[in-house]
Amino acid sequence: MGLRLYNTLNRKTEDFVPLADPVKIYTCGLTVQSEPHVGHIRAAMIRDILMRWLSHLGYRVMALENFTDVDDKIIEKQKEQKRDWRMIAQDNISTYLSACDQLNITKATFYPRASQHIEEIIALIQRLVDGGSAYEKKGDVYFRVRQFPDYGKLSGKSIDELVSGARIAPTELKEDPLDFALWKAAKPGEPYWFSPWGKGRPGWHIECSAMSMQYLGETFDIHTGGEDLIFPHHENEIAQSVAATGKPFARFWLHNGWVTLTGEKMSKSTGHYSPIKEVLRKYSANVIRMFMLKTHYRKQLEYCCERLDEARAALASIITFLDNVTQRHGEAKPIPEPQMLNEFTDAMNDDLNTSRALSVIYELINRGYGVDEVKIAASVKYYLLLLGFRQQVEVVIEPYRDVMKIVAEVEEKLNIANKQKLLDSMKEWFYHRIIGIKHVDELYPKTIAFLLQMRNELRKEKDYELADYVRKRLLDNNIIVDDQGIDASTYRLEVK
RNA sequence: GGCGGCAUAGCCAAGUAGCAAGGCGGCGGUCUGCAAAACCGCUAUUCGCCGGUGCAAAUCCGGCUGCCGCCUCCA
Repeated sequence: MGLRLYNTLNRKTEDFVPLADPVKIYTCGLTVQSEPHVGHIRAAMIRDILMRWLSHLGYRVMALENFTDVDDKIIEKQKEQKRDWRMIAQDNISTYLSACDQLNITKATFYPRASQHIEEIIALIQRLVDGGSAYEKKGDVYFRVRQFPDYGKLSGKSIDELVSGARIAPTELKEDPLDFALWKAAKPGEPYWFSPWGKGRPGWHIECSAMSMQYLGETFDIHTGGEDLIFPHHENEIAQSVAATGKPFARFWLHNGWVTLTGEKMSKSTGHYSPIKEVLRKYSANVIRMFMLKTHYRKQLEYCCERLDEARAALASIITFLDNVTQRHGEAKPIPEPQMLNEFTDAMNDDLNTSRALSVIYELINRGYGVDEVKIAASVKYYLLLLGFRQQVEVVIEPYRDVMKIVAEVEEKLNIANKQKLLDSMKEWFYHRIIGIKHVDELYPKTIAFLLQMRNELRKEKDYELADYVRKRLLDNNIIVDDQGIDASTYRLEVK
């Protein structure tokens, strides 16, 4: 069984078969009027998982993620902050891209910006005007919603319901209150571009149609984004695209559930959100990834420290297993073990069920200790990489200085205590072992291993005070010591 | 008001008809100088409530309750 994806278009899980090679994906990215938060990252994470899994299945992937960098809100910000809208946009885009980078989120093939595609946008609007789907009024251009028969299909709304909702801002310029703006005439002081309808700027929605058509063609495979975009944004995208081309637009619509904070949806307009920048200060990329993948992407996800701490604990048990196996048998290459590969694959093929996929990893570990642990570690590593976790190799050089300091401290204490034999072995280690080290990366684990060996000598001599001191000092540097008997102590890095 | 989603153990979370995955936490044990890790065992006779269909329901149908959201800018 191949990949199946839940398609919002008909509320069913369907077999995914791409139109052609490569698979073409469009993700609705940010409107960049304010800083990116955890909710935005979740949407990016879904694109990442989708891209990784498609690649794993052997597809080539072309993915676009847009930035809507000119709209009403950002113009408001410009007025408020007295800063050029382009600067505001660039700041938020930089923050977002650097967070994605830290989080090991696969880069989209291209990140098009609305403001850099005005020509294409104008051409598309012109096409709609020429075809009778849109009309100009005093420099604005509106889309005729009632002329599009399938309007509401994606969001499950009927035009009549929308009218009775009556929350739509009435504008005397619109022929019908349901019509939406494709182009907005510029007011004094606002950014503008020249168009057949005068000075103005694009409305929200049209940029996504124009840019996706430009790079992916008039029909493409998958469109992703947050659930909150279904209406009106994605509904409008479909209407204006299909009205212009007469062809189907995106074939699959994937929508992720939102991230909540104290039970309520994160939203930048209400200020009820956690900026990703802050979250990254407290938790590592792998922990944040674990937090997100533990829940299926279509479900609501509550953001709070307890959830993040739990994700950290869940991740730590996997990492500890891998560390233990590595220290017993050496570094294992990530190779899938056929036994559980089917289960993992089934889970991922079932609408990217990462929660189930993770449980496969735990089941492997549970059966892994003792028997076949090398094979199982190799397999676990393989799955972690598929899910986008970073290898633990990202050990920083920074703690290494302190490790050397600890060696010096121990030396001094041994000196005071008159432990000549241990001092000698210490010196020997330095003069002989250390010279054999070819790379600084080796120095770090080898020095720790030496400290553990030294500590075990102390334990044999029942000098628990100094032995505990070594353990304590290593812990200060996030290195946890596990005694597996008097001669076999291992260490692991505390998961942050 | 209209439309939609969700409700599974202390917490998180899979499961959409055939004996209720997994994680976190907790408890007991083995190991141990201590600690930790690891291992073993236990931790939902029941899936928000009430009815219905079926040999069989967490899963399908109807009703109710609660929470969240969309209908206005939103990932």
